[in-house]
Amino acid sequence: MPAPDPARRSERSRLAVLRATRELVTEVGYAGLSIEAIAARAGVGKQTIYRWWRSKGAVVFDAILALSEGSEGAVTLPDTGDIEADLKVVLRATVAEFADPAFEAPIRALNLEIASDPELAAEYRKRLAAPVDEAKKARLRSAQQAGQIRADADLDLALELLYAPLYQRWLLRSAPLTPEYADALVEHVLRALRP
Amino acid sequence: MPAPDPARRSERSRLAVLRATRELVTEVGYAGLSIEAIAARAGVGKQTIYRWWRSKGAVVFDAILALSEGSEGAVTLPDTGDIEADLKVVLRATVAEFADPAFEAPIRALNLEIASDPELAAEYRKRLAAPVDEAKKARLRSAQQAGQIRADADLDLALELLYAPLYQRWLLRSAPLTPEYADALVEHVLRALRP
Amino acid sequence: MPAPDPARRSERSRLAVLRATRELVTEVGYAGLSIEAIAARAGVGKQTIYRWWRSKGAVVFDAILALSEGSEGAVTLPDTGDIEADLKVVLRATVAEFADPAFEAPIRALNLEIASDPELAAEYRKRLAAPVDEAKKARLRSAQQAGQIRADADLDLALELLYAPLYQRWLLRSAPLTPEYADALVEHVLRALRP
Amino acid sequence: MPAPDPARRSERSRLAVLRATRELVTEVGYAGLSIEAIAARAGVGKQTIYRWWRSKGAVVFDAILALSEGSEGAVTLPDTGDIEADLKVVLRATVAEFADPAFEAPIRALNLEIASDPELAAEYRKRLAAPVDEAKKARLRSAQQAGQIRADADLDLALELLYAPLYQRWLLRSAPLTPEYADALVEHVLRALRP
DNA sequence: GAGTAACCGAGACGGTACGTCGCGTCTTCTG
DNA sequence: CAGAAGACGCGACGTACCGTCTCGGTTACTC
Repeated sequence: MPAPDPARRSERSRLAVLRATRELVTEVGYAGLSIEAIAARAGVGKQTIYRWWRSKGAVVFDAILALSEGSEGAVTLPDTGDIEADLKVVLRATVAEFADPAFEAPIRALNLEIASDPELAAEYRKRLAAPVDEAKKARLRSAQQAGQIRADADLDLALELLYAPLYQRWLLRSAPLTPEYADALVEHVLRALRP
Repeated sequence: MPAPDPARRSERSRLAVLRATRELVTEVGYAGLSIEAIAARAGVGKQTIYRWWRSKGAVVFDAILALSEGSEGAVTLPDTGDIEADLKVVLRATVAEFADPAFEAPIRALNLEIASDPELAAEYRKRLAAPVDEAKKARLRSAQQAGQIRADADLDLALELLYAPLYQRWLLRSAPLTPEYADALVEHVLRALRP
Repeated sequence: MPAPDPARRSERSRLAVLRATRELVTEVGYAGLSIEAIAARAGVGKQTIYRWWRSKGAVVFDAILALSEGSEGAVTLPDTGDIEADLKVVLRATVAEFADPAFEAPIRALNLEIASDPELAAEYRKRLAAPVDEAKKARLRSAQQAGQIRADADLDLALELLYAPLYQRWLLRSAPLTPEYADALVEHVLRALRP
Repeated sequence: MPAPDPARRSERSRLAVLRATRELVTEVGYAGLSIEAIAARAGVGKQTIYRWWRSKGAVVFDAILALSEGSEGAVTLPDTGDIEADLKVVLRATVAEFADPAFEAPIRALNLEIASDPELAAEYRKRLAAPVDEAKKARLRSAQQAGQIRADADLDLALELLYAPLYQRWLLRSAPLTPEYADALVEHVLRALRP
């Protein structure tokens, strides 16, 4: 299998596959998703998918990535000077996103794939998570300089404290995700971070 | 389809299925697991599996549940009077468990199943998570009475702050799980909970 | 792959496959025949075909064999006492069969398959050709005893002289197959065989 | 699709394709032969094949034709004056050819192709079979004039009687092809042809 | 103790999707 | 502009499992 030549790749097919994947994942869920169906919906040969993606997970990954990359560069968090208020806005937004099935389904699919494919997980971190996390840490750093967060705080850990509980509730559906929950989360975490 | 009579259920088959499932999930991973293979390995007819379990996830679920239920009732956390020390011991133990592939693989399988099957998720919470969480909260409540944790702290949220970051790192392999990480986590969270 | 148990074979499926094969081979020709189409037409899973037949050729083989086996045991040639007249009747009948597309197409398919699969060829000789050839030789032997054919004639070769030219014309379409041709063939061959 | 200009055709590519076809047909058999593989082996684009040949069969046809055309014009049978001896030499030579896999495989491929493609069969008769048959008939005619064969014998039929049994044995592998068989065949057929 | 109804193992069945191969067409670049 | 290279839509391949459905053959409960 000589590596295919990316220069000759059909852009039309690539986009059709990503669009079909997004549509299908919301329609039939991740478990019900098949390469066969994606190819059929996209009007594309199966081989074209296998030529450019390693696995079903990789397709889903790119399908979602393609969405995010529209807003590329613009990954900045609000900064009103009030870290608590700003974080609440951001986390409430995240909660809202998770409430929308059209967003929720593909992202759940992506997370399942990442959880069972370390290679995909690495790419996910590099291309999706890292930039977003960097933006979030930038906001925390700004709060640090404003004296709202301790100078010696571990920002990576801070990020996890803020987002992991929300992530866990969503993924395992262990408890409802409400705006109030987002607020409480921010308040608790900030208590640990304040000087 | 008259409901099968649990009284006539073959204990030997039940155990063989659960054992085979545990073996296979560590050998081939969750994605590579099949009812067909479980039945063959267990020396059991496929129908026997379909008769007693609703889905592959349910089998995996029971296979892991069967392990935990050996230590049933004994779900108690250490209580030396020092909440910080006790939590560090417990979280370090969790980190160690996740490092062992024989434990890690089936639990990952279980989590993937739960994440994509709400019904299973509910049963998981009721039969596995709830008792364990209750034990953990009991320890926190004891610390509350000892004045080491604020009286108005939300213990459910406290639990999430303690475990979700660890869970997320493990599931997504976003960063290494070390004993030092467990310690840092406990310290940060306790800062948010202290009076 | 443990050999399947013929006792549990579904007769309904077997017949459906053979019937579908016969239909399709006349409709789309042998080259256009696919296991996929046979399975679909027969309302049968592909695996069921692969379980019981080694190859597409083997299915075609059985499909045609099934037809011939209806008239089993009755493989006898006419014997009016006049070998020349009898042979002409038989060869003219063969010519007529080859003129009927419904007969011709599957038999051509079978021959192509036999020509490229020695294993199938062996089974063909044993199950189809041998009994028929034996019947033909029986008629020649009877003529021998009647003094119409030399006592030391090689009946196997005689059979080939009678049928191979006809076979070749048909298979390669090298010249038209007419009743007159059949007659001429018989006359020539008998000249070589008479005392 | 304007017809390609034969004047600009690459002789190098043409020969490479024919050589590759001959090699592959002996290596993998006719069923296992693919345009894709021929193009790869010949170091030629697939389009080049599709441009100059109508089908896989046509390529095989030309590949074998190219061999025979080396000896073109020289298609003459030995004529010692003894028709029986001469025919035995020729048929024994044919038997020997069929025993050599390097000859046998492509010729079998060609015959399968001809049997399933009437158009190709016609071209085969015109370009390959007819000249050879003419040469054979020339020898028989010579024997006729020498009084070794009846004046009113049908030479076309005579040819079939001589070659078809041999052809059938070879194609269907219905019995071994030996020099003795060739001799017996000649003797029987001549008995039918003699005055 | 005989009858009988369930579970049991085994595995054939109609299906769906897999990942691969080859088809014949189309596109891009090179000599 | 023929030719090499090879991506493309497509269709079939032969395989793996799905969940359902018979098959005998043990059990274990009823009369």
